[in-house]
Amino acid sequence: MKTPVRARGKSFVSAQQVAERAGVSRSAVSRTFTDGASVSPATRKRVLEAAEALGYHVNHLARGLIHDSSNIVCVIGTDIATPHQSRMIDALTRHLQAAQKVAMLINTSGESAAVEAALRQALHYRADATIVLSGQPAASLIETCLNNGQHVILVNRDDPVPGPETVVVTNRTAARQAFDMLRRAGCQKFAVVTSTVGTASLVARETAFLEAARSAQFDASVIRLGPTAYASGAEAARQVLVSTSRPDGVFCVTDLLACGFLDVARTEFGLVVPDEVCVVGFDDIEQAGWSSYQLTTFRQPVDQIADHVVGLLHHQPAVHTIQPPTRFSAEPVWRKTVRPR
Amino acid sequence: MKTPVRARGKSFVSAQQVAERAGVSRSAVSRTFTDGASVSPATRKRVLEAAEALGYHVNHLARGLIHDSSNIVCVIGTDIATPHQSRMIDALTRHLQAAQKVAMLINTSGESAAVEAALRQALHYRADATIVLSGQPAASLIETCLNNGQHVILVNRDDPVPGPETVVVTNRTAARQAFDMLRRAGCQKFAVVTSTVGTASLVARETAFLEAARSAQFDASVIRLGPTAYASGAEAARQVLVSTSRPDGVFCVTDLLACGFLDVARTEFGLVVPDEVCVVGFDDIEQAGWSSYQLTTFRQPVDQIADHVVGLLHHQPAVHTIQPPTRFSAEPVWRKTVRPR
DNA sequence: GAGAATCTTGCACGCCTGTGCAGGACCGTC
DNA sequence: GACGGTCCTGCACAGGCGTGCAAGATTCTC
Repeated sequence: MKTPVRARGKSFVSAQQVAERAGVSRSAVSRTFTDGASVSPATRKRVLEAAEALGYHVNHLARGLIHDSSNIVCVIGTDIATPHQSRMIDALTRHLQAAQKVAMLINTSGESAAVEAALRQALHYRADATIVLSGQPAASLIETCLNNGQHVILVNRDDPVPGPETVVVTNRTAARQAFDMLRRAGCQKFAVVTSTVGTASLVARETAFLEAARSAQFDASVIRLGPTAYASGAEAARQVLVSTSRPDGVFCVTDLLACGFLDVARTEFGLVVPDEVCVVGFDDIEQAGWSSYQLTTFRQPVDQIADHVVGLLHHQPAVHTIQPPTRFSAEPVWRKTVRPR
Repeated sequence: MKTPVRARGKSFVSAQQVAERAGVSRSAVSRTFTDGASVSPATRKRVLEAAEALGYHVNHLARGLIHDSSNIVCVIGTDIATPHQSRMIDALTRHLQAAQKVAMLINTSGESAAVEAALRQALHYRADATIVLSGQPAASLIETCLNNGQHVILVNRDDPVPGPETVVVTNRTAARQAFDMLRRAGCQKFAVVTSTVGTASLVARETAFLEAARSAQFDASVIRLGPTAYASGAEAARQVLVSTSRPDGVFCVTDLLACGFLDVARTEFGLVVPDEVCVVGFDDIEQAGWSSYQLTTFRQPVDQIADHVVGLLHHQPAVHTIQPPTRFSAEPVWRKTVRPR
């Protein structure tokens, strides 16, 4: 007796069963579902009817076993519940789906051992590519992907290793522009609010702002606290606004920090924005546009980035070459937390 | 010699190659990576060394071809950039990873044809289960999953079809409680703000609130506008607050709506909350706790839900039975948009 | 030291698909 | 009617893996 172990009743249908029902060979079934294969209209019709009746779908696991492409793309992200990250994931998954790919999402926020296991897990599915969203996933994870021959795409990171392609936003230009905006608004005392998370983008924004201030003969202080979150921005405001010589021009490297900073400045210190203190953020998350904030900030072209990243999947990159990053410009969005000049 | 030979950029390393290098049969390699298989310590060691040197990992595609379990779980969500949804996905992916599963994320926000294609795509990977997050994915999608013998888990939905398991939050109880809170705060004229999206949860909250009002001999109006978003809440406020007999007790079926409503009430109408108008939300998104809002709302126990859902994956459900939903209670979070009694 | 018991190991098959190859059916032409 | 050409179709193999089975190796028992 050759009957498969279909006893559990609800197992999946295979091409073999469709072939038997349609009275053709399994090859005919396979060709019916393969683009450009040669099948006569008559058999094609019979196969399709049998497939429909049995509820057959080709098994992508087996198909991926043969082709070198599994159509799976691995997306690695930290803090994925954050407004900016979730918007990025939203855009990415939409574009991936439009390109007939499917996203495996790896959340690197958890315990690092579990993360490593999950990544390993995903890699073993022979993903076509791995997209690493900004954040602090250790460089060793990227190394792992590269060693497995993965096509790696880095977003808003700055790892000068050969292999991966990189997409970044013009952090430094924007940060310099942020200083100019504050300077022209008449600010005299500057501060940059950032977190203890040393992400490449965040560091770039911080240092570029400081350099701009220095080269304009101004001093600027740095407040570096906790994670890149609302609470850190709030705490930063509490620490820096008590001083008698408080800053009047503040650059928060993230909108989330800026929201926290603004709330404390207004609620706990009764400051009027932008009259007494000007604030510039970064990312242009949805909340920046809410009327409680009306935050002047820089927009990350999330949709364009996602589109470009997915486009990158088509051509295999040259290995062992340091790829120059593709840059997308972060444009200022003028709202109401900086005085117009 | 420690350099991975993957440099050729060719295909992945197979168990065959490891076997040759280790001087054993392919079976020995397979058994080395299979729990509970019988391998002598000596050969196991040689296999592991060869695997390490070659950078070998078992191919989960092939493994999933044999076992009936692929360890892939399909997560379907709408509006995944939303604070509540993204937090749900964050929790789910973390718990899935801890359970050695990996998440395939399907974004159903896009064009419906593309969505159908993406879901079909994911199904073909023989996912162990499909988790449907609240939203309006058509019931036909769920039908498709069920027909394919999928283990379907519905979160905050209310489809009375046999097969799927369901997890919900106590929407009706919470909505009644919301009415009580507003009533005890002395409100006289009630309104519920909702969207044109007829999600089961949203409808349940709305109707339960209206019933509670009616049975207490109060009238309550309904403002139903656009998508479930900040802008809709804002627009609702604009429409309802112009009237001379404006409501003073408002239940927004979502925190996002509540934030929009609050901002317009304060900014455009100069109303003082909670003195002139009380507002209750639902979800307890992060922004509800920000000092600009301090929104009184109901907390969805996201982490508990995720934990329970992942636990559900272990036992195969009885098919063709309508499963009674598992209920998680949404507890009130008192902040400052409702007067204390 | 012989036989029994246990542990290892390789062989071969199966999972589900795509595809080169060769043979067969069919058509048109002379 | 023969023949060359085109179009289908089935066979058989490949792809990477898990596993039952039986043979070989090792250990144990008396």
